[in-house]
Amino acid sequence: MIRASIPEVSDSVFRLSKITDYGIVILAHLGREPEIVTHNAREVAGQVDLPVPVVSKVLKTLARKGLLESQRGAKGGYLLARRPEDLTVADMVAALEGPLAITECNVAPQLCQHEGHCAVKGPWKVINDVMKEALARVTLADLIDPSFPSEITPLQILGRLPRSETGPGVHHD
Amino acid sequence: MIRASIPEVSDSVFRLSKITDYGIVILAHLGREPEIVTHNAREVAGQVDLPVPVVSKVLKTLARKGLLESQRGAKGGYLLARRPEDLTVADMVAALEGPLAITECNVAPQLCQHEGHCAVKGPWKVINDVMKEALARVTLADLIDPSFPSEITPLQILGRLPRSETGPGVHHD
DNA sequence: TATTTACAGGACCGAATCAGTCCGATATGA
DNA sequence: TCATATCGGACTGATTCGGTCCTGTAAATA
Repeated sequence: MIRASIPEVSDSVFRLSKITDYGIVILAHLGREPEIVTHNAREVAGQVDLPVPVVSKVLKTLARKGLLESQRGAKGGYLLARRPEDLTVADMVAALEGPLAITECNVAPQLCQHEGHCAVKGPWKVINDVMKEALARVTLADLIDPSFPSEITPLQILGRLPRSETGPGVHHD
Repeated sequence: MIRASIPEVSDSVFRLSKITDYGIVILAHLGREPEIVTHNAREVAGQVDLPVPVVSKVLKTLARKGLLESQRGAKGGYLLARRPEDLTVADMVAALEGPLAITECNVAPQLCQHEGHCAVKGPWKVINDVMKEALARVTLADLIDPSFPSEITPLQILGRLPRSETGPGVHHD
């Protein structure tokens, strides 16, 4: 049987890894229930309908990067390290997947052998910054706000006041 | 010997594939020399300092997607199918790498099993659209313009007049 | 018409990356 | 002391990426 042209997920660009995708859903869950002191992996897994080991891995990463605080031992678990308004999508993506860099030369200087005579380096930096900016202006509070507009123009996002560059207490390693 | 923390290219997000990266550099080269009727793969490879088979592959893809016109046979080669002002970065990326979709549910409906009860679907669509928009407002003409600003605020890009949605004569297959 | 040049399309393969699981160690509460 | 949970990382099968190569076809030239 021939599968008619179902779009392949793989050939799309700028796709987040599943881990990142899960991570953001998980953060949204935690943000939506602030009254619970700590959430353990099993409980979260049940809520977001994902296997426990996967959720556990994501939670560990988020804790190591400083987006969550963790409590070990019996009755332990995780909770948000900041208020939802202070946690941007850019922070989440950076924690789970590394820095935003659409080309090699945006990861670090000297990485691309063509950098010296590359004619389009400047424009790429601009585009890279636009994307960073877009992600930095949407917060966890927006993600869990049911009134967050489902139809919005880019200018409405980009026109917001910028958030502080990387937020407080980000743990880079 | 321990390699001190050199950033790994692999753990960065939203990175374009090398093919796409090459493709855009190649398009910039073609756009910069409009007087030449057709460019063949060997010549282009020499100019952008890349292996001929790689350049050939990229050129073929761009021609198939309608961004380039091709001339077969001796004295054959490629040339831009549109004016640089009418070719957006969004077009280039879409041709070389597929549609822009940061999550599965932005590729096509029904692909993600959690779509029905996903609480953050709406915001992702918004973010996705912002990125698309950013890429759609930079053209090949900008890439080859030496005066294209190297420091610019996102609003300066997003504040531009929008280009026509996908441009004329795009060939989707 | 023969020959050469160059594109068209796709097969192919090794390397790298991804997604998910699992394990031993450690910390905490009862 | 035992049960519960996080911590850190190893491990593996599946997928994707990057790059090469091969066969076929079209055009120009002699």
